[in-house]
Amino acid sequence: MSVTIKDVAKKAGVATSTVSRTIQDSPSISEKTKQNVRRVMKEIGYRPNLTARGLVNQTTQTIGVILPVSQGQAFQNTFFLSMIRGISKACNEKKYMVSIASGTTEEELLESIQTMAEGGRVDGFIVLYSKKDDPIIEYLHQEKVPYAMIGKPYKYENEMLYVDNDNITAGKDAANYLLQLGHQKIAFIGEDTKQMVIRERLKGYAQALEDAGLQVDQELILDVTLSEAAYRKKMQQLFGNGDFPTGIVASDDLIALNMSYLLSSFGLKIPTDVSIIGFNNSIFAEKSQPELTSIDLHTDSLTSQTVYQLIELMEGKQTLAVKIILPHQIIERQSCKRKVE
Amino acid sequence: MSVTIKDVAKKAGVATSTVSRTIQDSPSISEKTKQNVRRVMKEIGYRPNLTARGLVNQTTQTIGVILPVSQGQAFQNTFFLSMIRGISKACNEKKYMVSIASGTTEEELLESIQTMAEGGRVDGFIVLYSKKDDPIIEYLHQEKVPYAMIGKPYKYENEMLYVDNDNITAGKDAANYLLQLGHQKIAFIGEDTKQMVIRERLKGYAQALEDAGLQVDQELILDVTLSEAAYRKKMQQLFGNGDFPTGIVASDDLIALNMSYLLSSFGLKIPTDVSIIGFNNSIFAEKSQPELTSIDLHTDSLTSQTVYQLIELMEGKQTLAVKIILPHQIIERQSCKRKVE
DNA sequence: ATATTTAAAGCAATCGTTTGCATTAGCAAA
DNA sequence: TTTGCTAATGCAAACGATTGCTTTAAATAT
Repeated sequence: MSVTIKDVAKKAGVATSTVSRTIQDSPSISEKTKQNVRRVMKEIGYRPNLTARGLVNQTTQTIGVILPVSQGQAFQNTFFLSMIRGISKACNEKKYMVSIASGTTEEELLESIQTMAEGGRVDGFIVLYSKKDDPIIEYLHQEKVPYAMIGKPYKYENEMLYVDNDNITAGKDAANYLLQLGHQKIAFIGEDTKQMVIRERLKGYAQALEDAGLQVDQELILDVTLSEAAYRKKMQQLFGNGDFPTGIVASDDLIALNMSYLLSSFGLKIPTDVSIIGFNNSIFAEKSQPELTSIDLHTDSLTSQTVYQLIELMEGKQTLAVKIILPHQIIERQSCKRKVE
Repeated sequence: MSVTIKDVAKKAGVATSTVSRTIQDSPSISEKTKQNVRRVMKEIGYRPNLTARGLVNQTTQTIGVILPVSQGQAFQNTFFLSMIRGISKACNEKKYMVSIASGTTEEELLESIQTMAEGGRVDGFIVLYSKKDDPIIEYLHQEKVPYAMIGKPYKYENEMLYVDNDNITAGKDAANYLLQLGHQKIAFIGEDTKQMVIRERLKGYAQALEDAGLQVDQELILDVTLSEAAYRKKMQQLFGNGDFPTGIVASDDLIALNMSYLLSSFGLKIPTDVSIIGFNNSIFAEKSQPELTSIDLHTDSLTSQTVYQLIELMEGKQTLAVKIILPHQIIERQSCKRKVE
């Protein structure tokens, strides 16, 4: 088989405990012995067996990432993959590993989470979505499995760890930015207005309009997950005639980008005819033409903070239900312009 | 802490070995005893500790998924996430778990793969990309770690397990389809022509043109990963005047979709002015307007086949270096039309 | 009734680590 | 020299399962 701690011990002429202690750089082993042991380890290519270590330590150094049961929805993709990537990165740094939990049905997902948790395969979980009456959250909470959420919890808000942006204010800021540029008729385009994030941004958008003494017009709110046909129809209604919105708050850069393509098919140009602002300050925002004004949400910190905090929690160093709200920031580029009367 | 096999044994009044054997439904335990033990297990909520089991079995029932070191590239996203989802699904079914291996640099990725493999955290890997002179592949191969690739290997093609489509033929078929509809000036739009998949589709496209006695014009080949500015300029060149291509082979449905938006900004309509065919037969293809003709690559089978084969390999039931080439199929919808002279 | 076979269950070693406690060696103090 | 410390190492018992082998008990054959 592979080389074990015993092989190292034998070759170095010491006990396995000594090897184990030099791995941990324990002060009770003399520097001379340590060096010798380290040399042997390198020589015969030893790597500790994490399973064995996990068995005695009752810890696995791995974090489970919970994806929502797949709904085949379009633009979420970008989000989840970048979350996985970010979590992965932060975990690497902390010498943790990451496992994926997903399922076709909710029951399947729960079952798989239970095996992972109670089977001792992970030390804790990061939940990448938020929904009402979620049995998964219920389970994690009841069983006191360490977990963190990226996003805003529906329940247990004051009893759990989560990392999020202030999406209401972010939405408000986006709308205000356009208002302040003189736009009055401002549309909101969201990927899936059932999602918590989008709802919050929408809420902020509505607040900003109200605060400015404007009426919130449901006709100006579009849900991209409508069937393509319905969506096109609404687009036609909105932009097919002279009285079109001159400002758009798009819930995501990709949506904004798509809008800009769509608008050109109506003969409208950005920012000359329409100003548009997106969220995420993604790579698309910088690279598109014209460059897109976008709200930076520090998504990198979203993942890294979550990982760090969760690790604290799992290692018992931290038992408080911290919530971390990351700041946002408008990155001004070329897609918004003062309205000319 | 949590309930172990000993607790079950004690409560049921049997030895741990008996409990272990009833879990495995061994015939050497009487039905009566088994039922009693099962009752107790349920009663006290026992779940086997996978770490302990892994230690004795020298197996972990988990598959590592290797993502490429992130290049921040756009449209790949869709692909990787759907692969992760698919693998996850197939693994669930087979009672396997999935771990993610990723890294910021190649060294980091390799290191993390080594800890996973030699630390006994995974039984094997699925590699989600293919590149030249890849140290990761080199490592897996030298160390005889079980692995499979989704896509076409650069090296060891005859010594390893991989699952792929015949992308050359697929590309050829796409182009032929347009040729056969009477189109002569056909463009190829790819996400990143350095990728193996895209290169193969491009190759097929070129072959089809040559077979039809047409010259392959480099001006008609576009790489979406060009800087936005350069890309727009090329688009302008291609579609900004009367002599535009009337057929487009797009390396992905999303690309095709974007093209269709872009074309409308040039006042061109699909399929009236331009016919377009995509790859993947994704949800976008069905939902877009007009519905998109696309080549179905059976991506679900791509992941499930890979998982099944890899499991066979890991469990030692299969030692041959199988390669599985999945068929493809043109799904005709509304985005292509016979050219009118 | 005794010997033989077989079915069912238990014993104890094992997987590769970690860690509390015991042991040893080396040296200074008495 | 003997005693007492301390620093450095080793011993062996965990961790929670699995499994080869032994034992027990029951059933069958003689």
